[in-house]
Amino acid sequence: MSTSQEDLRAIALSEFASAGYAGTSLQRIAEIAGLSKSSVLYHYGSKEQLLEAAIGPAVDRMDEILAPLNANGLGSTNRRAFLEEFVDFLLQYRLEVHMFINQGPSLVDVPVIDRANAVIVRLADFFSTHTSSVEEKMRFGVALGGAAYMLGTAHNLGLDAPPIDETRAALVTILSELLTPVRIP
Amino acid sequence: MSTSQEDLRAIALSEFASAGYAGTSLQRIAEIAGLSKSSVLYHYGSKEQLLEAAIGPAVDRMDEILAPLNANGLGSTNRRAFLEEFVDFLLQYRLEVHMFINQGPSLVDVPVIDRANAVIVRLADFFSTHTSSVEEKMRFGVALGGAAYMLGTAHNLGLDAPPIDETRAALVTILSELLTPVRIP
DNA sequence: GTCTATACTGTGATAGAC
DNA sequence: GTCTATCACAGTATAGAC
Repeated sequence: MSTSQEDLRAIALSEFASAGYAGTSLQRIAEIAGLSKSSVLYHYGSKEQLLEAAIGPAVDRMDEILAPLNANGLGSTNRRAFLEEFVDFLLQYRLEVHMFINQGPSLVDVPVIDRANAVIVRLADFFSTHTSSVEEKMRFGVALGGAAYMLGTAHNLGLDAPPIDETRAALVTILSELLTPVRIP
Repeated sequence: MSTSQEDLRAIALSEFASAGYAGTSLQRIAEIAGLSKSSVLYHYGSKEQLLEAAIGPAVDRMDEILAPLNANGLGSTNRRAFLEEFVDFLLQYRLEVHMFINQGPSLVDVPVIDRANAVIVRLADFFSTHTSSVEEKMRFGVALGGAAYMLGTAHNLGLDAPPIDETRAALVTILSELLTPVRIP
């Protein structure tokens, strides 16, 4: 009774993030959900729609976070406050971010991936201007890719689910250090 | 004539890194090489053997780099010199590293992936001891995952192939900052 | 809403001619 | 060393019964 769409969405997200989109079959998702492939396709008409449902909410949320920044101009917002908001976003949508960062380039032509790419560009613009040096752009990339890696595969490095507060604090410290504009000596 | 095994290895590595191992078919590799699937399977008996050939050399090289460290103990080597050697490794094997970091968790039970995981653990031991704090372990993860992300998808962030020297210098600076043991204030 | 049955395509892999 | 032909199977997706 009532296998909810949300259950399927969560299963798909988890499998897509760990085994990859191409590496995850509808059959496997169906097995985990205790359904047949056909029943899965009843709720989501195609595998691609399942992907869209899996990461769409994260893109929407990131859009919300970025909206006020664009309206006010980049300099007027407190960088620290924004960074903490961003870290909270990363923690809440860790699987979605991990999946997009790791597999985004291989999922071109999927609409939701294009939206996500556009969001990332706006985020990059906030942290580094168009005239930024190579190092500054690399700092942003390392911060984003590094955070996504840690949040998706922490168990690989002898780190099993540390307390959320500690993870959050460490992430704020590390990203703050990485993303602070280059200091003039 | 004489499509060399090395050509096939390079094509496979490039495709595995960009489209993912599961997302890359032997058919596609064969097309790029101008061969039939069967000819590809003549040189490498299976898709998995192609994967092993693609990333094996990188694992071997990292093994070489780590060997003297384990013999001498962790503290006796100059961290800065090791960091530069590591960055050079990352630059030389960028696709292999990117592929392993991104897809390693989804490729369990492949022997070469197990070897790579073991190497990563030894590397982590060098940079952070068993008693390291959560933040220190996260620093290592962010550095590794971040570097792998940048080196595999630089074009995504408005960074098209900056001069290699500049990339190297920026990477040394950023990783050095991330991996320096926590300072006592 | 869930199922079985089915269609169609693509995949990794083998056999054997050249 | 390369090919065509073929295989067995898994993949996504659809049709239609319940």
